Amino acid sequence: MIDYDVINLENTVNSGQIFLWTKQKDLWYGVNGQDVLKINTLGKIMSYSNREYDFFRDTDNMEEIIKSISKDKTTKIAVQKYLGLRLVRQDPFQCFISFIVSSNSNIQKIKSSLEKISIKFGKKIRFDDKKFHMFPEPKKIANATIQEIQNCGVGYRAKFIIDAAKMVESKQIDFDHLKKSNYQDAKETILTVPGIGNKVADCILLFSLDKLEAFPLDRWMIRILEKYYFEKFGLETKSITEKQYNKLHEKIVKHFGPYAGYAQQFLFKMERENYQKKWL
DNA sequence: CCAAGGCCTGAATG
DNA sequence: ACATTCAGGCCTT
Repeated sequence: MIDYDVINLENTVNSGQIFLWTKQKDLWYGVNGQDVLKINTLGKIMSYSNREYDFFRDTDNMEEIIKSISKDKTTKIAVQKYLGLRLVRQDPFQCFISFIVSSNSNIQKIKSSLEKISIKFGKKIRFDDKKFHMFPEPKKIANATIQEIQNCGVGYRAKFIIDAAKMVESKQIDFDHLKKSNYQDAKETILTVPGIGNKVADCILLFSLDKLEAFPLDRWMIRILEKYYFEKFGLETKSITEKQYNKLHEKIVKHFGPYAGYAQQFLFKMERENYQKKWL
């Protein structure tokens, strides 16, 4: 019998969705917006504020999802190998800023930049006698200077980050509204933010706004599609244009179905492990 | 519409 | 050592 509901914490934390997480003894601690989560070995979530979270999307029907996305040999292997890998439902603003920071970067640097941003602008708390900095509120980043943000090691992204935070402050970007919108509408809105293109938008939609048909196409996914799906999607380009991206996404959703985002996560995890890429 | 070039930064590679 | 390349893209020309 396959236990579809199992959660593999290690694999989930180390799958490029979240950055501000650390393991202490056998507990994982992670910054999630204005809160810090603690997960024990059984996968039970506790939080600094005692609020409850469905961080691992427990309400998703994993049996149905896995059966639905297992459309080909490659996905079947990835799903089997990384059973327990979950998509997360993280704090939208933190996710939004995190993936603006992520563009043209790598996990170690993203993590280091986000830590610096949290230390400088986030509220300091003590949880289990350990110190944490929560993720800053939008207002704090919106009111920062470019120099202050640049000092966090984000380079040219500093202006993007501040302007993006301002758009959240002014409700031009309203996460509650985006959660209720469909994928296309939500994506169109997010793409108006400078510094956010197709890939970053899809990450935000998938990891924080419940859009499971989002399928972020980064270098790795392109590599995977070329390697395992060349017959099906046929591509031969390193950088793809906006039009190609959209066309490809249509084909992908047609192939994998409405939970395509889950397929992306399994494939991405598998390929990066194959290349022994570092995580957190 | 597409292609090419530039961009902060720091770890990895030569 | 030191220079160059590359990394989970995006924007401008």
